[in-house]
Amino acid sequence: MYAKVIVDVPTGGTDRPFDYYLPEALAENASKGMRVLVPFGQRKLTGFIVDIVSETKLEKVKSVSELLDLTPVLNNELLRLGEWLATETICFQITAFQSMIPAAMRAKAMKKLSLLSKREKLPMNVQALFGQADEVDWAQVPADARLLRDIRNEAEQGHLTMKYALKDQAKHRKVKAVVIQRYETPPATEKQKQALLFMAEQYGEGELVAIQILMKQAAISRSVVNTLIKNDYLQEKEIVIDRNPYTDAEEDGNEEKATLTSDQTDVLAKVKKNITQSQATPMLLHGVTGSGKTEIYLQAIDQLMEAGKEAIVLVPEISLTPQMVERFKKRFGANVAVLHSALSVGERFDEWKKIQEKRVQVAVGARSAVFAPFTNLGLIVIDEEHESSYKQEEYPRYHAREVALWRSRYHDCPVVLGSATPSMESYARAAKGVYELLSLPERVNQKPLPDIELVDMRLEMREGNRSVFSTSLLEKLRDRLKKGEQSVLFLNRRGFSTFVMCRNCGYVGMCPHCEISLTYHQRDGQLKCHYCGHEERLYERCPSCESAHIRYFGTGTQRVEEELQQLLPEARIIRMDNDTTRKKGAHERLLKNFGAGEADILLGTQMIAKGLDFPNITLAGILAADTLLHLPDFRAQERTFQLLTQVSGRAGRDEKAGEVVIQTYNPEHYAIQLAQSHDYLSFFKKELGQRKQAGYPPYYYLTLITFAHPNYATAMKAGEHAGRVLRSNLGEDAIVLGPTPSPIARIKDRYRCQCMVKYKDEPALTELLRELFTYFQKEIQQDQRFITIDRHPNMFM
DNA sequence: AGCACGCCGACT
DNA sequence: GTCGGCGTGCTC
Repeated sequence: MYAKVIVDVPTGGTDRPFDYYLPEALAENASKGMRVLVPFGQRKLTGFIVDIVSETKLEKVKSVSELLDLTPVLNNELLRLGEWLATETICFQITAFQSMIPAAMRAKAMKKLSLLSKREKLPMNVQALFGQADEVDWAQVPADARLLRDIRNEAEQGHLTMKYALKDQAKHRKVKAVVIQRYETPPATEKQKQALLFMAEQYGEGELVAIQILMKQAAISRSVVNTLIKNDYLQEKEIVIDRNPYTDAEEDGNEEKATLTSDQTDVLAKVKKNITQSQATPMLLHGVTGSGKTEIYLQAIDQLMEAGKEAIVLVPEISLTPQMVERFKKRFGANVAVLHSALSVGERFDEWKKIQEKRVQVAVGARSAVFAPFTNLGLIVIDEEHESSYKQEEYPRYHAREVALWRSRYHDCPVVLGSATPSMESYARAAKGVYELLSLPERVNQKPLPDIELVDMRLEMREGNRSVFSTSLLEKLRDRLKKGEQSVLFLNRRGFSTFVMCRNCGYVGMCPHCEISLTYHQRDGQLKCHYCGHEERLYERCPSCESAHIRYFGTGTQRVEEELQQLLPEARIIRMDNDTTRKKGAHERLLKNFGAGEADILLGTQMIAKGLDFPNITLAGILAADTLLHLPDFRAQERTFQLLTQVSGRAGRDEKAGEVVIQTYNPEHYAIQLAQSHDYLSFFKKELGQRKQAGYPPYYYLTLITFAHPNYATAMKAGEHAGRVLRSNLGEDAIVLGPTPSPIARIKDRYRCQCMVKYKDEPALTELLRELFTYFQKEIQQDQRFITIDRHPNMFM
């Protein structure tokens, strides 16, 4: 038998299966979708078996060295999905496969140089390399020509050899556990007796108990256990356990179902119908904030689980706060796997294993959870479907929504796209009848949506208020403090970060390698580039005019916190941003503290915009509503509307009515006006007109091709070539723009230019893009991609 | 991606 | 003459 293997070399020349002989011993256990170790040239590489065949056209083939899995990591469905993904997103097969499995399984073969004979026989320089060790990591061997030649000589004489080991990615977590060894003679002390008795009663003979757990349950200290081990009452062993990242979540799985409103009941019935009838129908669930979308997901999943089916629930990365996860854990207990980026590599592996081994029926997670290896899917939910984090911004540049739709067709199961502010694309599809439209126009608590006040910051400024806070917002914050109610303050930092400017000549600190202003980091007094990491010290005098009037601009959360604390000295403030949530678990802890009423005001960035559900919040404030509005992005209006609506939704979710203050310099802008009146439909119609006029989605599909090169002319020339090819091969309707310099015209000393394709129906485009990709792929410069193709880009940077 | 092969300039 | 620079092309 022969295995067709996709090897782990992401280049154009190797983006196809290679044939390997499967020795009988391996053939028995080998199957499609397993990872293998194969010889490739002079090296050994990992790869995926994509097929097993009985013949090969090749005269001589090498043999598969090793199987790396007992069961396939990619089943037939996922193998096919991977092929589709590579085709659609114009990436290499291996890249697609790797992105579908947890990082812990992306094993790389590691080369080690190993000693075969006495070290004294080796030349001095090679001996020095080994020191006292018998093996050295090949990556540690210096690239010294002389040394490399000597090593090769020694290898030819059989004194040295190359060994290949798989890099251990800390797959399983092991903990110390104990088992009863003897019980007859009672131990010396009372504590020990207690502990042993507890072991015997709770666990009996031969059963392993993790020491941590025993200590907690029997309320004994580690030293008692140690003594028992020392005196042979207990035997110490190691067991493999799942890491449990959500130790705080109550996992009883007994939370009561909520009573549904009649709107909810209707929607649920439609979802259930599509599940039971195995209809691959996409449904768009448009429900206002607080309308109880999650409860519908929960009840629909509850039913399909009883029928033995499985469900995937996707949530945006940043909102993957415990609140959503906790609700699933509370309802379904240990039947849920959680996959997101805040977990360690090992934790993610454990959660993935639970799915693969069919120990759970529900996966809740961010974008990549859409690849959860379920085999009997009954439903895929994408919550907050408009969120941009569902699009992956590196290869493979896929959108989780499109992958979900593919899988739904494969499994004949529905997809539910939920949002209070659906994306233009999705709502347009629903309006056309491509998606089934479901709506929840009212909040479950029957309360109206909160009142929104627009504050014109230009007037504030004219009236002499130079603070970040308007008089009205400050007034309302004081009022909440007095009443003991809570407030959230939202500050959007995007496009508004702290940069340094000279007030005398207008000089702005720029990165010398990228066409972008440097960001000021107060913590270490450094100016940093967010794209290449370049750092420099904050200058005391302007490098251009030598004036001392140089200062940083922009409003960081830290500065806002300081100002707020000065204005309201008695307020207890929790700040949530990248700085304060970097540590593992910090995000959860801060939210928990806020929920427990340990603070009056929650001040934060993007991450507090959604999913936050605390009954005592009665005021939401948006400090600068228009920072998003002026980004060079055709989705700027949509993003602004979505954000304002989401943040507004945080207030008044329970009994007490909520209030919202939006501070803006453009109070007359339609995105802000319509957010104020909670009028999604009018916004959709207005924005749709704009998109039609400008030729953007949902009227046109987009594909962005970016070229990056140290030489500006080379990048432009490539762009011109691509433009010519596209123009001459695409239909009349297609519009090819560019090449033009990218919005960020230089990153890491490489000039960037782009071509944009706008099209409606171009079946040949995918193939054409692949050809361009292959053509330009050869010209890889400095380990960096020369050409980047983004189907359906989110950003044009 | 590596790694070998191969074809040219500068040196023990 | 040899060593070593890096352009080119292949890896089942």
